[in-house]
Amino acid sequence: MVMDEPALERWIAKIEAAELTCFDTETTSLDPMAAELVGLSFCVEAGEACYVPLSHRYPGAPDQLDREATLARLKPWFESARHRKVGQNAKYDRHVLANHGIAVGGVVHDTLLASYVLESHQRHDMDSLAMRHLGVKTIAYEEVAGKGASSIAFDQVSVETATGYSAEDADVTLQLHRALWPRIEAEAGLRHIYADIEIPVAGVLLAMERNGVLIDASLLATQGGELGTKMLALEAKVHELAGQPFNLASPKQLGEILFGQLKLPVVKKTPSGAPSTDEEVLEKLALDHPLPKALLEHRAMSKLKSTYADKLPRMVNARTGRVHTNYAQAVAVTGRLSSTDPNLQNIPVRTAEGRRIREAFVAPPGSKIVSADYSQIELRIMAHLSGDKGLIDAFAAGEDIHRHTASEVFGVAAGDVSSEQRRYAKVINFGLIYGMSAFGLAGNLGIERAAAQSYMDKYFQRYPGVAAYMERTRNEARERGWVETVFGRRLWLPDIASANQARRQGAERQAINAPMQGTAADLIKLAMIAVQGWIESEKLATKLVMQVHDELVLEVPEGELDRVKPQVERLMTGVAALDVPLVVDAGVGENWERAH
DNA sequence: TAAGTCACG
DNA sequence: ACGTACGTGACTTAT
Repeated sequence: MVMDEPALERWIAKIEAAELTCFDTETTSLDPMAAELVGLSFCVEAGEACYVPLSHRYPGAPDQLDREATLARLKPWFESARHRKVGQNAKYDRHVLANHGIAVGGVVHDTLLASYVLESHQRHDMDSLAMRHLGVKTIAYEEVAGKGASSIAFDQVSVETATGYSAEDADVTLQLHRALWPRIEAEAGLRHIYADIEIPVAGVLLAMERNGVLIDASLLATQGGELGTKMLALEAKVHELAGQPFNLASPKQLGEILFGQLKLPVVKKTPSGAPSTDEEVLEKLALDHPLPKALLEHRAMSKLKSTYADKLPRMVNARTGRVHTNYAQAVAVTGRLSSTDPNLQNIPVRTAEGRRIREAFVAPPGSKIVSADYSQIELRIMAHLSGDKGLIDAFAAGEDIHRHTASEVFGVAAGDVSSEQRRYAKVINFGLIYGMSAFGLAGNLGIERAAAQSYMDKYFQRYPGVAAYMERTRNEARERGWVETVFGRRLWLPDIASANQARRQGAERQAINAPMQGTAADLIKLAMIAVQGWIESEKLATKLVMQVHDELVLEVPEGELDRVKPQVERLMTGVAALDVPLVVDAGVGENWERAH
């Protein structure tokens, strides 16, 4: 427990001399942009760590080192790239220190990312890691701060309790690093993914999260009002059709109306056995009764209003006036990112009403939104991985790939492909990426299973390289228990040898899908590192503001547009040389919708 | 907290 | 006979 300046100086001497230091922060909030520092812990040697309480506030709390003075003293060490650091999810701690004006440098390791690279399908929280890799049961956060309504903020925790907890975290994190890093270092592919992709991209995500994105809250308020009015009318109409009022948002009450009152047929059941009222079911029922259609419209409006129009303005940070999402780097097993609080990776786009939400993602005066997305990225990766000549040639020639597939599967000249044939081919192509079955394809196209099977047979006849690749991938997954991306990301499939057929087949579909989805994730992460590196080296005011799996969104001052747009395209397409060209479509607009 | 539903790539 | 396309996160109801 570091309570005075001499003790602090003794620890500063240790961390300045150390080859690698683990550090951890304790804070007032889980929201990284709002969190304030309560204390710091450090560890340079297993079994020996310190806690520096800075702003514990409770009746009888001891005098602590002055927070701002201590941070000023530590700032050069934190900002130095020469002083190498490790953390557990250091992106969070870097946010906290950035909130106090410190730009942490030299974070060369992160145990969250190490665990993710080694076994993305496992849990990566520190308590789980400590148990799994060290056989140690650590003090849980809940044990010191409680949980739920009765929990207390960390600054209310006694400095004694906090010291045991926080110093242990720093110690255990360093020990975890020593257990995990050698396993990564020993495998060239894993080392590449960790050192050249995950560690650097964490810094890019930190910058993007802090950049935030500007939202036109008044536009969303207008839209929310309009949606509310439409919902009221639809609700009245549905109640009228039902002959009684009920809660439209309750699947249980809706089921009683549809299947009890109106005696409409049960199309399918939910996993728990209740009659389903999902979109597919309501579309079917809509052929026989007007109520389901009105309800579908109500659901669409309700989703837009509550999840987007009403919620996004509430997520605007009071200090910055912008929305700051959190990108989770160790959640999706395939290597993708996920986005939370708010999720900016599921903003509507498929319907005209939904797309209006995107009009509220704006650039400030004098700037524009640039959106750049990879075209058909996963199909291109399938062509590369399979080496299928027909597919590679089609991409090399810059052909419309769905038209090409339709021409092969239906045996007509590319120029004679009908729009329905192209639509079928598009569904087939998506299905391939997901490791589809004839059953799944049939359901999706609304055709007989035998017909779906014949399309698939035809496809694999025309693209034999793809058929061979899929077979090879399934076999490899069974033999090794894992598959990998082009760049060496390893994806484990614990269910691949399951005695349960459904689980095993599920794992086989994952084996097909994961290398494609995972390689796409690797590519865009490499592109993000290249783009952010270029922005910084050129000292541009352009900001990366969002990533949506195959798309990067930037906020670009008008004076930088002529340089940024073509260079982002170049960096994204040039990030790797696959056996097919990478193609990027980029657009500019005053908002996200117009940039598409 | 689970279940159902629906938004995205 | 069974189950059936991959990966996510948020909101609402019900318990």
